[in-house]
Amino acid sequence: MNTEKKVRVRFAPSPTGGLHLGGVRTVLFNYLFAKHYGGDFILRIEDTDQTRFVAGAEEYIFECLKWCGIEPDESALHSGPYAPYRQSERKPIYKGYADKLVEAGHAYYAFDTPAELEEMRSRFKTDENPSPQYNHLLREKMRNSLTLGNEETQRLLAEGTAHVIRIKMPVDEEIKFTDMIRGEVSFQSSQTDDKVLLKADGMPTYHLAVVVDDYLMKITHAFRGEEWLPSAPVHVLLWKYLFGLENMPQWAHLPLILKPDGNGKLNKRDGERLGFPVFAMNWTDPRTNEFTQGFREKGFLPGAFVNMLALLGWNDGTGQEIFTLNELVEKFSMERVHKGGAKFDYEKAKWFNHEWIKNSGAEDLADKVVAAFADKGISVTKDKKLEKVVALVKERCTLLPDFVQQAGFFFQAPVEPDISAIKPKWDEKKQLFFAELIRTLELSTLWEHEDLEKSFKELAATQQLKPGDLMLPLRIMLVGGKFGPGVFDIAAIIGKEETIHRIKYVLGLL
RNA sequence: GGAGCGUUGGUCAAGGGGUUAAGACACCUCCCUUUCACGGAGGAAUCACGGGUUCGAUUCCCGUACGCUCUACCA
Repeated sequence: MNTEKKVRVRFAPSPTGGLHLGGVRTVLFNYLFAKHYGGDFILRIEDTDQTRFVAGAEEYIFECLKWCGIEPDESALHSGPYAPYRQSERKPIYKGYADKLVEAGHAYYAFDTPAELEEMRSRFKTDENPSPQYNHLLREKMRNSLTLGNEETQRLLAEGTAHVIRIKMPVDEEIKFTDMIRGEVSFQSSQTDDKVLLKADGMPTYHLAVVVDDYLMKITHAFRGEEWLPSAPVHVLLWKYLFGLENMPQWAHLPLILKPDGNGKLNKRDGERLGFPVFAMNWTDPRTNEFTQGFREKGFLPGAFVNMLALLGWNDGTGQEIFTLNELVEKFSMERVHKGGAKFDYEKAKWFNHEWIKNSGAEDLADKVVAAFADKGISVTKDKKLEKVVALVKERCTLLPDFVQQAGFFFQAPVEPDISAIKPKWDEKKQLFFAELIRTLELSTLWEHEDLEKSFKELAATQQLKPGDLMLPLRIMLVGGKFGPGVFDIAAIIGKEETIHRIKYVLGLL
């Protein structure tokens, strides 16, 4: 690794929609790596495809990072010494580099229209070669500065004929580089096509832009998904031609996050189909109104989300699974990232959140619980009572909205208590017991859970009833169902008046 | 079709020449708990296959199979 230079990494999303798991994990690994080495994390918006502009997508990305607790050191919002950080605003920069490549003979002008390209593909398509490439063989048959000659090329250029600039891939050259995760990777230049570098609209393609910007922004380590591996030789060549291989960042191609069932990259349809979020936060596509669920709104804690993502393809080798962001920064290393893709397991994701909820203090959880109630139209205030309740039920909550179910009865009497759970075994003796219990409670001045349990059991003993047969009815009266913390804890918190009220109410239904 | 990358229990995975092949999730059984959870104890792998190298291969090498990714003037 290049230790003399300050580590600088970048996440370079294309703002075309919501950020999914894989994207967030790429951000995370970038961030963890940079911070581990005390380096900078840059967010660069790759919006060179003007036809794919989606309103709100960029803001969404920033909000996701914020929610995850990941703050870029430089970005379109934070600015910095290498601004602008939006490629569309850097448009004038790229052409010069493309021209330079043409002059050096490493790239050429191509005048083929989209229709001509399509025609070429269908003409050369065979069973053996289902997708013909614009490569060192086919470029001889196309309309470009290689086949047209200098005079004709100049004439077309002067006339303003639409054209692109393509890289001229060497005919037979081995291109290799060392990937931080995979080790040495090599390619034959003849296997890669002459990728377009500069589009007809003057915008660079990803291939040119990524190399130019990584150079200009002094990026030292470049991490991206494994799907980029096949085009890596183009980038390596561009580095060689433009800025020197010795200045090229270290690459790491991250393993993919796969569908839980079957195979293939996880996508938002899988989430919809299998019932779990795939995006970090809710996202509605402004063009289609298509809605995709997010982890945040589903009730995940950002720490849990980040923790879960980090462990998808990485581990510290000790068996530890719960990490805070700071711990991850401290422990992370690219060498311990897995090579193979990982199937996403929503059950495990929920386990992480459950662990995080259990480990969180009631005070820290309170605001989020208030919000979860508010989402269901129930207003609760953040006070000592709420904190007690949260502490009592948090181990039963996997997702934030679970608090509404698990703690709702502390604030609202059960609307439809599950009478059927006790009715079959209900009898006169029990009826009498509870009537007497009400009288006892009304007289009681002590209201701690121990006091309540004691008087309850004493009363049961005097009536020669087993406390066990009476606990469930009491629970149904106070909670409404067969769940929740200890009944006397509940009675202690909801108070005398409410406890008596609920007992009376259910007694009336039996 | 081609190229590249990958392959340890259902899933995430540790380990990387000699191990009883960790741990976690999920699942099942039991314990704890007069509810539900939490917690605890158990339960599953001839390390894709075939050849090498080696005294010995899950671990190294070569094949094969399978899977994935890419194969756009998208990223």
